[in-house]
Amino acid sequence: MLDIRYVRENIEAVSDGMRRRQMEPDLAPFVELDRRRREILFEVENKRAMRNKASEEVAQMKREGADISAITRKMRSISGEIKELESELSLVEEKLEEMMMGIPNLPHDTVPTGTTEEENLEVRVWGEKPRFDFEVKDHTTLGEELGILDFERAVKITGARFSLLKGPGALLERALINFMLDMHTGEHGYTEYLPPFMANRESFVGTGQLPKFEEDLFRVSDTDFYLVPTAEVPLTNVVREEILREEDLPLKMTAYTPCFRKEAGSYGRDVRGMIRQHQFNKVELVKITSPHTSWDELETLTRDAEEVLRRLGLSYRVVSLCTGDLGFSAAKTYDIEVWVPSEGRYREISSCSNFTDFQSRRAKIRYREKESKKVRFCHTLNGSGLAVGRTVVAILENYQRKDGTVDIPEALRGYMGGLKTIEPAG
RNA sequence: GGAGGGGUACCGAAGUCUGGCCGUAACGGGGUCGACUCGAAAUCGACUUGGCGGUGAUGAGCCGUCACGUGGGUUCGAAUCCCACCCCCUCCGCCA
Repeated sequence: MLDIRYVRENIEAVSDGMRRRQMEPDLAPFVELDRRRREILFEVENKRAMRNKASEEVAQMKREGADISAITRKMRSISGEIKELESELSLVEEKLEEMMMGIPNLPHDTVPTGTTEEENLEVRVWGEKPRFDFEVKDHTTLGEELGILDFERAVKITGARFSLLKGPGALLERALINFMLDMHTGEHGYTEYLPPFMANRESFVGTGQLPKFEEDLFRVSDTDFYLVPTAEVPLTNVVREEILREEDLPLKMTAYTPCFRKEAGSYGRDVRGMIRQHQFNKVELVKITSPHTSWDELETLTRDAEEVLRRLGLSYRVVSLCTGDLGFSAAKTYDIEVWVPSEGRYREISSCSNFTDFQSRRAKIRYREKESKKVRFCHTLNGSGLAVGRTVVAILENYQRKDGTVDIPEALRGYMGGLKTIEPAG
């Protein structure tokens, strides 16, 4: 959510930002509602002041044993008026809130303007794409032939868009989780969390998934809980409604969680394999920073995520999302895309964003400035570090050999009991 | 699942029965600043919640208003009375 005062005084800048995102802004209703709100507020507060004063008088008169019937009769009608104004006020505020919730974050100046992912800006490329002197197999074929991936049985157990890992496949997934967590906690200074995999409505509103994107979420029936689509939700909400000390910032948190997404509206896309699943594992990075450092922190957070791919020797590139591809709550996002040989293209494996004060205003995450003692909103950032399932995909495909076996990247072998190669189960 | 107790500031806690100088809010602790001290401890003193609106320069300050778990209701007036919901704790039952 943007600052309502900022919107009030910068209608044009907000409209420009929305236009850059290919939206058609119409803020006239906002201006009118905002004006109306302050008008009612003025009136209702004046009447409340009268009531408060009268209330004191009545108490005084009663102590003196005076007759209070005249004043109470008058106050009865004032109270009625207050009640009417209050109900109108809450109606106006509800609509205003709804409108504010519908305004996306303003894209940062450095975000390229564009409509589709075609216009994302390539920032850097790392590593050599592997060259194969044989026909490459995709991860689905490789995994099934090696007996480590079983989609048929996953369908039997649950349904489409679920996967079943087995033997060295399951071990690979688990090794990656540990590898990533160890790197981020041991080398990059993040604190590890193991949060709940469900969160309540307030948490989802805090990070912006609700109310707008309910159709993407799995809701646990008979409860107010939703399955987390990313650890961003529980991690960012760790400090919801808290006032932090400036000297404690930035907070750097990491967590492994499974992620649950309905993937509504992606029917027919990536139906084969484990690229797009209803449940996948992810190690997430979250930072809570002061506004002064968040842009630097976005750069280092992205580097922290990239480092995982470098150690694994997987070729990737970093793109800066254009305004048309930028998420609702983000001011700027870098996607890290890993090379997928069977598709001959890069595929998103991490998304690193600065949400500035957009989430923290919704979630009331604030800090007290050391000098001025003023309370201000933090900036929140997050990024995948990395999506584990897609990392498995990348390893299987990039490290495949002609005979269908797959080498384990050296950095990972210590996490897999020294295993160097995945071979077909005998 | 059953029974009981509770939710007030940074923490603890009084106030609720009997509605009104009880809301920045008693009392205790913590924190910050200052005094004393070579320094520290002890002691003494002062200050320590946020939201919204107005004014002002988007500063300081000032004025008003809201918030005693949440939402309603009663009343001239609600932390206090009534209703609904949420959460926490203890005991019993069940349980990895």
